[in-house]
Amino acid sequence: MASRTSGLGTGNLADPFGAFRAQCEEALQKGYAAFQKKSGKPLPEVDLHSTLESPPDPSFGQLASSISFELSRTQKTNPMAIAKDIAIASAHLEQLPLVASVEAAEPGYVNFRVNIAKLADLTVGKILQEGSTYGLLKTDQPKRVIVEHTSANPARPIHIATAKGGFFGDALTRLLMARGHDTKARFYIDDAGRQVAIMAYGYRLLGEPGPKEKSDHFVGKIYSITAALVEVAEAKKRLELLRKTQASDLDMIAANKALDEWVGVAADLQAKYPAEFEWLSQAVANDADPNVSVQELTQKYEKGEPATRELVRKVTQMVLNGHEETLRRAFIHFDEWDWEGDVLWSGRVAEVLDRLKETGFATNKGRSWEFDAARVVETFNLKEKLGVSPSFEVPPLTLTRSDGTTLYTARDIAYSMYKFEKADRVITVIGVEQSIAQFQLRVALWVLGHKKEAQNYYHFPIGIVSLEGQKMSARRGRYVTLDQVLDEAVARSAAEVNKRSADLSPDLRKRVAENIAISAVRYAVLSVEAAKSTNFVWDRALNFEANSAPFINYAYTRGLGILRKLGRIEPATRFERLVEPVERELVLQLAKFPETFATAADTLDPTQLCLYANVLAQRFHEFYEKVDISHLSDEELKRQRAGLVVAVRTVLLAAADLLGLRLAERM
RNA sequence: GGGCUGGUAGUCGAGCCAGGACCAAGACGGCGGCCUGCGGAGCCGCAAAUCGUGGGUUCGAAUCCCACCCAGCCCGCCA
Repeated sequence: MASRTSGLGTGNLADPFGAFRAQCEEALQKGYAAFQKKSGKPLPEVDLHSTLESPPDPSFGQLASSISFELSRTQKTNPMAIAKDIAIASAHLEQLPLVASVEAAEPGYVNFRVNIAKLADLTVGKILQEGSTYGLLKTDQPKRVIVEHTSANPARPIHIATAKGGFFGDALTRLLMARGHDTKARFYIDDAGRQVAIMAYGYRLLGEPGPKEKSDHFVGKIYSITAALVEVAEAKKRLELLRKTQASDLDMIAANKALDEWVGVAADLQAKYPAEFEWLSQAVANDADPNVSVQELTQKYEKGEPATRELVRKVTQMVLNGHEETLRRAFIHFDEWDWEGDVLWSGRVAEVLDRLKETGFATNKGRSWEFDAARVVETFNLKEKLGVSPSFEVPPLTLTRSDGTTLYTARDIAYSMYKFEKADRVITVIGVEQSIAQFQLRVALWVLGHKKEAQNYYHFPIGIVSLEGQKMSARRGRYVTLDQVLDEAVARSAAEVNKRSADLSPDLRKRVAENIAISAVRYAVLSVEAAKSTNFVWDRALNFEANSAPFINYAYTRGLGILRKLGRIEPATRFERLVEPVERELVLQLAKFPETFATAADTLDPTQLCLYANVLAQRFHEFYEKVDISHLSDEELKRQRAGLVVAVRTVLLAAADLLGLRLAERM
């Protein structure tokens, strides 16, 4: 096998397009050297690699250099003349078999045409030889990486904004792992926050019932109702206080508005869940001060008081059971689940607080503690060192409440240090709205002496997902759950599958519908840049015509259809006859998989891979329509084309796998 | 008020970081074609874009710089 790929020249042959690129660069190097000699003048060093780009049309070849434009400036010659000189001098291609020709083209490009026969032979041969590992170029700097993502608040079902983080986090994990990094996905359970305390409070008031439906939905309902009732009580209390102290009109108006809003939310919930609402509102009304009760729960839980601990863990675990079920169904995998409570009880948070106080950058404000991040940033010039713009706003970070309990970001500092005990690089996938808190966290790491960690901590921001133009809000009960979306998607794809593939067994049809639907939802999310805000619209999210996942799956299915029809045939060993235009485009796309994969992994950009898979499917559909395979009498060509189909199938599967899509064999 | 992110056809969205053939990918929607040889969730074609606005840098700007406008988000003893 090794001898078969010999004679293809320099470059990494596991990366066919990269090898072609390397050979073009070499040719260009020769051309440039000759041009330098000829001109007699000293010429600047040019980064030849960066002048090579993909031309817009195949008639210009497959790579082109814009070097002549750059040189024309210093040479005072027109670019076309330079391009001609370089092209002629570059055209000694004996050692560069993947380059078919070098030509100058108006207005001054140096165009490189690929030897498609050689490239096809190399690419398809490699893919068939390496199978599912083709293109998964390993990094030469493997790191231990933790991707923390999803980390849905365990007080309600996972909604689609959280799920967006889950899909990206999961794809990043797969990408980095394939790239050769020792990568683990972790879910951070925020069991010590106020939302969970409210949930536990309501759950206890109801007498700690067992779930009557999917457990996260059941408990989430209790949480939403309790939160609304507690907020209404709190808002009323505040309003009264303001009246007594004769506060400004502005404050009164704001307080009134807040009360109105929560009364409205409560009314909605009452209409939706009358029985639970009735019971809880009675119970909350009997409590002299619901907020104090919630506060007590938080305090006791931080201290690890046994009864509270048992209550909170019990109800949180119920929600998590629901989360796990949803995540499993959505193909989102975790290696570890970390409880915030454990971080707290281990003493890590207290230690972080103590050490921050020792630095002198934490000050006592009233009875709470505040971290003066801005002063740290200024003192150590951290904006530059941590890579944010000079104008980036750095407000102070409140670490503890005046009752001594800790706040989320303070606990998160301790947790991030915990993550760094197990990793060289930490990626936290969380909403863009947390940019400031995430930066404050890095500043804290720095001032605590973890400079390298502060630099290797990466916030992967997820853009806002809104619902009919409004931000989703679990507290306000305004959200769409991932379960709802998956159910609806499966229902729609099942209807299609039943219509199109009535011959399949009901069991198989069900599995196919599930794979298509869930892959479609994942693809819809992953194919749009993570940081972009999106408006969730049911019809668009579930429109399979507009979604590329079924399109990609269909290419895969069609490929299998051809191979099934061919039956067992003798495999080809050469692929040099795949030179039709549609074959050339298909081979080129296959040849580009390794570099696409490496870039996607290194730049943390799964979206690029989505686009790649879409284009590959597109090229395959074009190929499918244009050329024959099973009807060929030319047996050798038939075998070579069959090999190409196998190669496409292999790469589609590999790309899908990196994105967490499951391709159905029939659909 | 300040900060962050974004603004590309009717709609959604690549390209921007690493400026080049951009008279700008792809998709939805619109219009018109293609099933008596591999499954039409497909293929082929047409129409549709002041690349938010105005300056600047450059041989060359959707891409870099500056100003402004618009939208979303953040600036909490929530997360």
